[in-house]
Amino acid sequence: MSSVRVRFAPSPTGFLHIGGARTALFNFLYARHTGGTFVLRIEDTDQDRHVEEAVQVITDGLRWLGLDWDEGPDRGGPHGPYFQSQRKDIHRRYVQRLLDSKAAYEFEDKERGGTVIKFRMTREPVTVPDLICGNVTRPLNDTEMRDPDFVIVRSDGAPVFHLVNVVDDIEMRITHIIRGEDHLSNTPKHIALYRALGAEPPKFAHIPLILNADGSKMSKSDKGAALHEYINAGYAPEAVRNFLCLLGWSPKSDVEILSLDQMVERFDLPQVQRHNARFDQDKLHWMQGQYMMKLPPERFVELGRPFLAKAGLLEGQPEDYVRRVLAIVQGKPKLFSELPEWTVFFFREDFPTDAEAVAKTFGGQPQAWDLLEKLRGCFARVSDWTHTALDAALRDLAKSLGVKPAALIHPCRVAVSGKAIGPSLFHMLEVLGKNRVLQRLAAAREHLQFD
RNA sequence: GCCCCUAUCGUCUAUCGGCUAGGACACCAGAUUCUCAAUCUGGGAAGCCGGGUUCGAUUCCCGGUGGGGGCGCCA
Repeated sequence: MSSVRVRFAPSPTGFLHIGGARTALFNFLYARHTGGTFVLRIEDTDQDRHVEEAVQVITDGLRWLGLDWDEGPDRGGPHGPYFQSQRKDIHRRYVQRLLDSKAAYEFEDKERGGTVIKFRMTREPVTVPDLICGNVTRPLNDTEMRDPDFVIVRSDGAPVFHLVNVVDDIEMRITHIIRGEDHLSNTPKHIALYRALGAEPPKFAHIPLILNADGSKMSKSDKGAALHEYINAGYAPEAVRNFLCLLGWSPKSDVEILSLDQMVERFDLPQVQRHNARFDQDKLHWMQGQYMMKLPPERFVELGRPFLAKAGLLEGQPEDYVRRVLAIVQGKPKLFSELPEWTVFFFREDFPTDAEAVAKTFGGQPQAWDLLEKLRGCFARVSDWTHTALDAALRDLAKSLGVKPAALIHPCRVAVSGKAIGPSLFHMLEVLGKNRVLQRLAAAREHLQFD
């Protein structure tokens, strides 16, 4: 194991931002690539929040993406506790050190009232050696020049983000801070804090931000900003992860589809983009489609089952039957949330029928009913109920009747599934089984509510 | 207001000074197909602007402009 130690330090707001998810991914990939350690630290400084569930949103989200941490909640580790709220003594100790060394001082704010502790910030420009942005030298700006020192402990005794963040990173021996570029301007403050505490600043790597499709900042209220939206919409973790890793990072080749192992192998900081990236829903959707087709069947079942269960389609269904159904619809729906509508007719007799499909297939051609009846007779004589035998039987019948196979296929599809689109007809018939198919063909006229 | 980052097809990106600027998504056209997809072939589509450096700049430097971020007793 190398000496690299990185961390993802989210605040439990009950919400995992897609940008945060990517930050976590980059940290994870860097840790795995270097053989280092990935730490998860929860920055729950705000007392009056229901952190229980909020923390779970984060841990569930990370696990969903397949990002496991080496130290953190549920796992512990040698540098805990991993909840900031449980580290108050440590923070207090460090504040005292700053006070003792005169790097910080108590300050009575006459205007607002109350006494705070302020850090004596350097007046000199500070250079941030950044692994992605290069050396960034930042002088104080006009407002900072007016009052360079900043508050590190509030009047209620609670230390602020800048302080606890730096202290925890020191204590947890973090070597590389990979975080959003929105923190770049504040990094001089952090470096000054490190110096005042006699600690070697870690390496910094500020990654570009994720923007909305129109280029505006992606904030919490924006559609598509939360990871759980993608989870609920039925995206595959593999697809989201793959898409996210390509936002602001490039493997420097034409490959687009990358397994986790390939990402880990190729990921490094110099290939991280320096400019912000817009979130391209279309590309994510395409990538999702790729995974929907190529996911191993077992994985497809694993990810699809919850959506079927939620729709109440799985009760009493044999496991093997479910697997066979999913095997033939794989690649058809683009999202797992669409799975129920693609498969209802496999699980219920009262499946919905698409009026438009019925009208189009039977509307202008009353002979379709006769053809359907003939097809039923034909199928009734098929003893080897396999898609190949059914395929052959149907084509033979079409030939002897002097019609195109399609004239039988379409009515049959609508009769057994209620819709015009679906998986390969013959595979559908095979999985549905002979009894059910013959029954549906016989009942087609009433069931399709057509006379 | 001040400070910082940034700038290649609509979008994500490749290019370590030599470019007829490559790939992917999306889009358009055709092929194929039992539906829907998928797949295949082809097409249109970019170096923000202005200076410099150089034999030569998309690539390096400066300025402008655009975009983003920061300047809290938020994180």
